[in-house]
Order: sequence, then C-alpha cells, then structure tokens
Amino acid sequence: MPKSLALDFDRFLPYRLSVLANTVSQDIASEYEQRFGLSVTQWRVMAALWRHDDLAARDVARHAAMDKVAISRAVAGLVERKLVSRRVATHDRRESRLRLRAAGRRIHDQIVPLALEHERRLLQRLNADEQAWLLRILDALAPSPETALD
Amino acid sequence: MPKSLALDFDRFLPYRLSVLANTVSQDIASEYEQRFGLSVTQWRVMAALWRHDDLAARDVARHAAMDKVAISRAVAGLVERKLVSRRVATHDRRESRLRLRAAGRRIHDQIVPLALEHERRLLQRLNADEQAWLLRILDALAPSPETALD
DNA sequence: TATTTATAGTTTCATTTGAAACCATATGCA
DNA sequence: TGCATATGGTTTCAAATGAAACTATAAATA
Repeated sequence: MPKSLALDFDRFLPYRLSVLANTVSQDIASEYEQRFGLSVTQWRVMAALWRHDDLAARDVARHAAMDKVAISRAVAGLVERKLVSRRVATHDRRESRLRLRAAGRRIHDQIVPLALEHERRLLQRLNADEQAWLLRILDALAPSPETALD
Repeated sequence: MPKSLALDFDRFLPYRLSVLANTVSQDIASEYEQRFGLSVTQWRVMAALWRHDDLAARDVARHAAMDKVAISRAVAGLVERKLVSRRVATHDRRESRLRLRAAGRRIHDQIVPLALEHERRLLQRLNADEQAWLLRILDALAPSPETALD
C-alpha cells in the first residue's frame, strides 16, 4: 500500500499567498474602516470613481473586480452618506450614473497616502532585486485584469 | 492647491496580491467543496490532523491559523460525517482529542494530489528563476508562521 | 476547603455575504 | 405593434462569519 502524500500548509503556495494577502489587506482596511467607517468595497468604489468619474454601477463592478450586488450595497451606503451622487442616466433609465462628491473626494485624498504608505512599508521588507522580481512574478501569475479595459 | 494622488488598483500591490490569492484559493476550494462537500476550514482541519494526529481543537487552531469558533464548527461537521473522531481527554476533561478516521484519511488522500496539482499548474506559469525568487520573496514578506511550532 | 481566576470548547445573536428571484427598462425580431 | 429575451440594478432569503456570552472543568490561592 502506497504511503499517501501530505500537504504541508506552511509550504503550500496557495495557502501562503492567501495568508499574506489577507494580512496585508486587513492591515490597511482596518485603518480606514476605523477612521472613516468605510468598508473595503466602499473604498474601492470611491477609488474607481475618482479615477473614472461618472460611471454606471456595472462599470464600477468591472473596475473594482467585484460583483454587482456588492457594488449596489456599497453604493447605497455611500449615497446615504453623501459621499457619492447617483442619478438616472438619460439615455437608459435602468442605468445610474455615479460620481464622487466633494466630501467623498476629501476622504479619498486622505486614504490614498495612507494606503501608499502601507504599500511602501511592505516593499521595504524586500531589496531592490526582490521588488523587481515580485512585480515580474505578479505579472506572470495574474496579468493585471483592467489594463485592457481602460 | 496640490493635486491629490490617485490610487491605481491595477498597480497597487496589496490589491494585486489579494486578487491573485483569492483566485487561486477559490479555484482549489471550489473543487473539493463540490466533490467532497468540505469547507475550506474543514479541509484545513483534516490536513492538520493528518500531519499531527490526536490533537486538541486548540492545537488544530494553531496549526491551521484559524480561531477556535471556526474550528469548533468545522469539527462538528466532520464528526457528524464520521470523518473525524472526538473523545474527551482523560487528563483534562475540558479538552477533546481529535483524530482523523479512516474515511477521513481516504478523502484526505484524494484531495492532496488535487491540491498539489493546482499548485504545480500555478508554478508552471513561472520559469525556474521566478519560482526561486517567489519563494524567497514570500519568506521575506511572511515568514512561515508555523515553522516554530512543530 | 472555598473562592477566584483561567482555559477548552460551544452557543447565541447580530452582521455580512452570496445566490437566486425580482423589477424596471431596453432591445431584437415576428 | 407585440412578444420574447437581455440588461442594470435592487431585494430577499439562506448560509457563513465574528464577537460576546456561556458551560464545564481545571489551576491557583486565600
């Protein structure tokens, strides 16, 4: 009878990636959740609207890599808090046009440096070679999904 | 007035890591969820019990990097399905000793090659240099958490 | 010994999440 | 035009998750 293989999570790549990614994301998210009361999805929506103003929810979903239900719920909260405006599109009345309002932009502008600082601290743990290889490896593993959409 | 910085998710490391890790994990998990009706936690518990037989729930929690509530729920299902056995520890009657039963071991032995195959396919997208650097980078970013516990 | 404090694990309750159903509008085509 | 089908977005319902309370037992200490 053949001895069966073990799966050692410590050395199992998908597991290590997952732990790392969750730690890092959680780290950043908990900061802006606490400071601004925004969920991860809400923050991503805001960032998407900052970059591409006046989007339909569907397009936000594409840009933020999330499903439409999540977007719908996130947007509801943002509209409620007057960080985002929503109006019915004239050419297609099913569609809503979303825009970041001034108050939303102000919060956005506070979160960005905070997020970049976290990223910087993460990269700081790697030397220049490692940083370069990491980017290259990420490109190989997960060709940035939106590059083609812009 | 200074122009504010943008956060381009496509190039934001934490985001890319998160998308990659989720895609990969989801990929594997959905396969054994569908084939064996096991949740991610349940599978991790089984793997931990395969490696270190006869553990207390608390130790499983440590090995699988999950909290005790999650373990408790996962174990309940596994015991119910007779994949794992649980008995009260003699020396401390609060504690339960958990072991993988034969049926559990059989399922374990089917999942392992499946998981390793997924890992292999992931690594295949990288050349030898990239693979080596990836491991090195992961070590730098997230020193394997359990190495010290074994 | 009696009392406090700590620990293992479970349960409860509120919140989040996901899938499917749903509503309104638009499009394709007989 | 009228009917079928597709699409944008929201709601509903069930399952998953997390935090706090809880139960049982053990250890520490007065």
